[in-house]
Amino acid sequence: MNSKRIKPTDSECMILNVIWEHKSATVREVFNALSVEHDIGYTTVLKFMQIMTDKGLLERDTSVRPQMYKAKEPRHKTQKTLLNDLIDKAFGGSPGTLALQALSLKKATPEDLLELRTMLDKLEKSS
Amino acid sequence: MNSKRIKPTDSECMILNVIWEHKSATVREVFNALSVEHDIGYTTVLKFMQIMTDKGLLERDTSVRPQMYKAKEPRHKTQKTLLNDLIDKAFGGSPGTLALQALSLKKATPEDLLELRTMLDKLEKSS
DNA sequence: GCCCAATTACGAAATTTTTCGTAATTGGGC
DNA sequence: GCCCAATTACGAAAAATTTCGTAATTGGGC
Repeated sequence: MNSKRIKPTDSECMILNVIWEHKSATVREVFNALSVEHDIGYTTVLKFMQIMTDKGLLERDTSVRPQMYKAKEPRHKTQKTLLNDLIDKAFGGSPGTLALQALSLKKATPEDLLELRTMLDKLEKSS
Repeated sequence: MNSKRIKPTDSECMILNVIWEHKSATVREVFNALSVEHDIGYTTVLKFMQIMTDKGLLERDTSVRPQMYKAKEPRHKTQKTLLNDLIDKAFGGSPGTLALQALSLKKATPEDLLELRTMLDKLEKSS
């Protein structure tokens, strides 16, 4: 079994977001994207990406220059990892409670609600 | 404005869970609850709870002995803090996407689904 | 082939989190 | 009032995360 998927830290998520968006990216691309909002140095980003590669969060292609990095796992899988973690950590293992609270956060769009209803229909039919 | 609510770390959540369950608890109660599953020392738990008190995650009553600790924020508020954080961190700010994925984790009970549907009805009516 | 700017590697400091040993304090029982 | 076991305080080490300066490498242009 895929025993232990690694949970990225907050900073690592920040970097992953950029890379998922770009499909794959160089250090400079990630740095450019992040430095708009964050006060962070180029080598800091580089170091993060190197560490993340060691951890198995990223993969890099050293055959090109500058080196290209891409995420080892697709976004939705990492999201699932983080969700499962949060569900266990703070919602007593109940995804329903989490979903419920997420909605009451009142930032969900009508489209979200519709999609959710469809999902609900599907789930109830299959039970 | 409740400007910056503090996000507990994973270990802190572990402790908060016990305290929420008990309404309020002593260090020994928390330790007893945790040591069943975790290999952790008494003074480690104590130190955590002291630090958490400093951070404002817990409040303690020093007038009794042993001292009683309780959570500064109710469970659902902390859950909301953690959810908002995760939504921003990994779901591009969309609670709907998060809720959807949480459900597809296929651990949601029929009761969860029913409750969710009710919530959905309520939300759609008010929009 | 050499030089330069960009990229990458290395190492280490600063911070935060996690852990616990040991010392000090406390309150109840004798 | 004194002693003891339990509780609490203190300090510090260990581990993980975050940060970046500086050195080494690289590849393209001249």
